[in-house]
Amino acid sequence: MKKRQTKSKKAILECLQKAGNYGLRADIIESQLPNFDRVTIYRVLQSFIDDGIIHKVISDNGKFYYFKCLKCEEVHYHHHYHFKCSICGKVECMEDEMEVKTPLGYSIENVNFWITGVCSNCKK
Amino acid sequence: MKKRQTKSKKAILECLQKAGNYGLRADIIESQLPNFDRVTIYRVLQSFIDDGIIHKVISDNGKFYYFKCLKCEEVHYHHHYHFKCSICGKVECMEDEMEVKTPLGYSIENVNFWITGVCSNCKK
DNA sequence: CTCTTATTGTAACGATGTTGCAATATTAAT
DNA sequence: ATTAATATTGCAACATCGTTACAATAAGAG
Repeated sequence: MKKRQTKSKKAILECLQKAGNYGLRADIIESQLPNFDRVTIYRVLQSFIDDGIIHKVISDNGKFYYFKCLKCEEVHYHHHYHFKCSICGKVECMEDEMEVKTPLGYSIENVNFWITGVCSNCKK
Repeated sequence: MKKRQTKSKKAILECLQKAGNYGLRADIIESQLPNFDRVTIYRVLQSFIDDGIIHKVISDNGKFYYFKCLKCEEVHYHHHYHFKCSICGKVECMEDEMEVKTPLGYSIENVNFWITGVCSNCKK
């Protein structure tokens, strides 16, 4: 069960690292790495998630984005959100902490916070 | 282009109203109303959204939930979240306001806030 | 170099949601 | 009540995203 170092893992991780705080969808990674099969990409991404190397977020239109966020080098448990700019289309992992006040008796295991709007680059 | 009153609309709206603050997936509505075609259900739900009668939220596993939230009789623009209990599986529309502080230059158009955890009913 | 087995590619599947089109049903007009 | 216009429906077929099964390949330990 010991993990192995492979070309696909190296290439996919590189893609995500180059994207920085911006997330990538599986199909974007696929188009950037035409040598690797779709299935391989999905499996490698899942193994990264299992290892806690990357994180995955569901977008408001039902597609997953994967992040090797630069700001998240150390594993972080805080409640941050992801921002999709409706103009440039980029999806950014934001470091702002979200304050969540659940009613009495509710406990939180996991969050998925998504915001769509206009980023500062596209705002004129 | 004038909308018509139909049996499917009546039945689907009733389903959602009975669910109260809890959301339903299309496939759940489908199983509750076996007389209507899948496609009809999707189209009716979309027309309700267009009319602003219901709202739709993406879950963290990529499926949409539809709400005719009792607390949202009047259209509301505040940033609320939805809570899925990992024990009972219910998805609840919460009225708590989420405080969002976006960086300078970012503007918000839309939000999708999802929290998974344990609800007060299931907490012992 | 050899062996074990983690990883890959192919193919095929599954779940969710959408589109085209002819048939049906609702509503307004007569 | 009849009729006409057209919104709505059901069927079939498609599209996308992600998963599973299984045989072939390749990483890395000895």
